[in-house]
Amino acid sequence: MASYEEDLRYLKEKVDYGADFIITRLFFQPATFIKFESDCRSIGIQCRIIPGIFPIQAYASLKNIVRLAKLDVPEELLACIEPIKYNGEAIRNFGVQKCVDLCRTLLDSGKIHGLHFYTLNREYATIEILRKLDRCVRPKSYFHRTSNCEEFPNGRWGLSFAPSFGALTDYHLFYIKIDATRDALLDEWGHELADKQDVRRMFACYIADEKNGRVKIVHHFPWKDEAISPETNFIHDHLIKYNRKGILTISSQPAVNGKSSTDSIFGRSIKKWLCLSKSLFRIFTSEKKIPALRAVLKTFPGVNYHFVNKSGEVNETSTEGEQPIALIWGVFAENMSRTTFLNVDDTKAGMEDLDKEKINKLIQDASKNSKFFKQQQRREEDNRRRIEVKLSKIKSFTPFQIEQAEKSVDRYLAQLDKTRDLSRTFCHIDMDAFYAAVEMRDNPALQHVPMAVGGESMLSTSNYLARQFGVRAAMPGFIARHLCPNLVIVRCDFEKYRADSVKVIEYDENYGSCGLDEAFADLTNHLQIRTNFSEQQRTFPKEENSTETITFGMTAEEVVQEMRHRIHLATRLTASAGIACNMRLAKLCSDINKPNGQYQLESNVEVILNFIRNMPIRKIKGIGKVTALHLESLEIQTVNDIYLKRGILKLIEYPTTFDFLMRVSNGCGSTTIEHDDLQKSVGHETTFNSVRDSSQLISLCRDLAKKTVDELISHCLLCKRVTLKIKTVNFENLTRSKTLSSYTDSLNVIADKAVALLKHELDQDIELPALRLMGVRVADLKMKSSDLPILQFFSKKSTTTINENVHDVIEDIDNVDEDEEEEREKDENENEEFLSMENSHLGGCDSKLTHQDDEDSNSSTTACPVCQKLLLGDNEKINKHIDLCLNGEMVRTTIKEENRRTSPQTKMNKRIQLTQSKSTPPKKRQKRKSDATPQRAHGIDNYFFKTESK
DNA sequence: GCGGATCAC
DNA sequence: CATGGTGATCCGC
Repeated sequence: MASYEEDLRYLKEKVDYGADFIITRLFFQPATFIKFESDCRSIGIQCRIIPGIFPIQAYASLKNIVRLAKLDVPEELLACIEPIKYNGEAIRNFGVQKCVDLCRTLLDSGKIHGLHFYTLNREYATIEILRKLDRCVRPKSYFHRTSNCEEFPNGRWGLSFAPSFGALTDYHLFYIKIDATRDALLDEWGHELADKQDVRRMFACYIADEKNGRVKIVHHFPWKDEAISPETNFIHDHLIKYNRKGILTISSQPAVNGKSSTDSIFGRSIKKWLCLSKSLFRIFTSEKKIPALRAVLKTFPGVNYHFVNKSGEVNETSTEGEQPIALIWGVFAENMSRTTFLNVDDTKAGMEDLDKEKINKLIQDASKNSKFFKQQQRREEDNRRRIEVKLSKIKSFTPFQIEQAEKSVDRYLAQLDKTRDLSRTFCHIDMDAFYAAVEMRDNPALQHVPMAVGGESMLSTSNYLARQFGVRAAMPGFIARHLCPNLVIVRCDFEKYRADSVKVIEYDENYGSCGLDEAFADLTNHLQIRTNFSEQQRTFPKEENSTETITFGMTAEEVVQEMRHRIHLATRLTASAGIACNMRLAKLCSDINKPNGQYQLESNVEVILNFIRNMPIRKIKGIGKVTALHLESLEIQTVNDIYLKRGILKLIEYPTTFDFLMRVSNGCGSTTIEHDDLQKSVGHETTFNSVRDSSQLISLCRDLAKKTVDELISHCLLCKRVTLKIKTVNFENLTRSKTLSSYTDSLNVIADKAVALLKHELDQDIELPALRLMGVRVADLKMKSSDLPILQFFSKKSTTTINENVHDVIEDIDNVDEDEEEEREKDENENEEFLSMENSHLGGCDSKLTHQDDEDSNSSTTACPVCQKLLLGDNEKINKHIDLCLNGEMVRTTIKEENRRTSPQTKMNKRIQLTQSKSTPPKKRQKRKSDATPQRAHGIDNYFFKTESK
């Protein structure tokens, strides 16, 4: 055989003879093509060179092709494929993913202007690949693209509201590629397919285009990801009838007796021929129905049938042996053509994309009636009832009432609009598949196997190979193994991950992180300072230990690129990021070009509103599975729907929830990074195999108390409240807590109290089922005062002093734009006015302050602990905690004042804490609730109160 | 103050 | 066979 060099020479000759372009053979690695391309160029070939792309679609065809083409398959590719060679679906998904990566690399190289696909007459994979490639250049479709990348999928596994049929729908969503998000599909198909009737109704709805008993029309179907073809209209009524009776049709065609092939409904070609087809139904039904079906069908000699079940035990046809049956055929002038056959052997017809065995397995799993599922069912019932109540409440409102409500909401929104702050630049950084990425980096062998991080009972995350099998975060390990028997599960090692956790202190010393893999930073200051940066300060090695360098510019976009680059330099891990004017938006943005990408949202009201308009509500931090379900029962699916339903929401939601929703719909979000100075509780809990024995439980309780107290002491904290948490084997949760007479860190006191709570439950309820979980938690925490000699400054300056002086301070220090500020101040004052009315029932800062003052005359406690943090950071970062009881302006200015005097002290305090708390970082975590959870009953109700009371 | 529910990660 | 741990918030009572 000719050598590579010879081949190239011949190729050059062909081109010289006039070839217009070159299409390459198939290849597996981008480098192969890149080298070929550059070799061609180097010998003077100038025509277009188009890479020939071969999507791996099946193990057998790969083997064949490779043999015929005398190709070498890269080892690592084989290593991936071998374990899954009998899993057709997995191979196809893997092939698509590989190909997408290959194409993306080639396209990114800038050396090609097109792709040539070897489809081998199977369009599925190619279409899928093109769709995915298209996604990566069009932000529009990011919902779907990111659905594979999400670290935590929408909805916790454990909260799935899909009881008996649930697992089936869940797994479908992983296995079958449908261009809709998982939650959107659950909406259509029902979060609660409770019984056979529900299933039948869903099938019928798909055909009938009717409402699914809920709010949406079923327009996707696992077996057919496209609209029903118009020809179905001819048998539409029959199909609905069948499905309602439990004959579930998955594909069908009407009889056609000689329509033109160009017919807009029945035609299949632009060439002229006559199209004929037999009527056909493919159905799912119960085996029990077979005798009846058989009896009926026998009376129609013109009808052929084929019954088959999963195992193949049932395999019955109306024809003798394996006789093919023509289903569609065309008549050309000269001949018959285009005939497809329903082959007796072909159990896959119309189901190429289904892994039947797996799904059957899943149906089995789903019907297993585990205690867990039963509990889910109970919860679901509960929620359904609550939704019913809500809906009937809505019915009781008159249109006039709703209209009125809308009007007042509009006034509020106008108000809210004025508080919009577009001046800052936030970024949200999110590490891609963080734990899995760390493990793969540290053990490269894991890169080529499906792998997940976590334990047998719960996975934290998975690598992309495992995701091909549907293995993802928040899935129990044992279920993941069902999906992917070769899955490698690596145990979590949080200490290790901590070393690689996101730190962006150089860009914002006040940055906040939530978890190890996420961080928010306010880049506003950095962007200003950066204008003075020398080029050298903005220059970094291109790669680790490389002499090549890369320099980043001044824009936010480039700063974030620099951050991600430096994260990669430091950890060899990739991160995604979002840039926007507030944290809520930044977080949403970081999801858009994930993985390893970033997205900046322009700080422009119109752009922002446009951006959030179509955001599914479930994407919003703070809207979980249940809230989403409730909102969806009000026909709210997207952020824009929130706005549309504002009147009703105002009437039925809690003020805080309502306010939160309005902020979301308005694109508002927090522009201050909050830090919890002091944790509010510490505790430990553990799950175990069913235990009923009292003494065993009590000893466990003591262990947990010990662990908790150890932690308490290590952080120099005292507590005043002990909470016991238990979960029965039926997954029923119970918490019992007791407030102690005084603050303590005594193990005896705390453990005894926990045990007492436990004993009380055991004694009180003889019937109490065995337990599967126990936890001990302590709350109402306070620093041991001896360890906290600082911070007197603030509690001395108690709220009264501040209140009196506030206006002086404002006028003194704040030199902002007059007009706007005046307006703003007025609003804020109005808000405060009504806020004060609310404070009593909100249990806001006021009450806490008094409480603590009473409690501790020493005044060494953090009277308003938030301020401690604020002193370190940007003056404008107001903690909402204080915001609840104090007017925003006032806090800002007061803190400005205090900052000058006491900043060094607080820093020292921080250091003391650091040294005191073991090797682990101080218990100084960012508030979980972040910006998405409302902190106070903001304007809205107060505002309404005002307007209505006048 | 307490207990249940919800949420994030 | 089998569905996590930690910490927080909000609401009703």
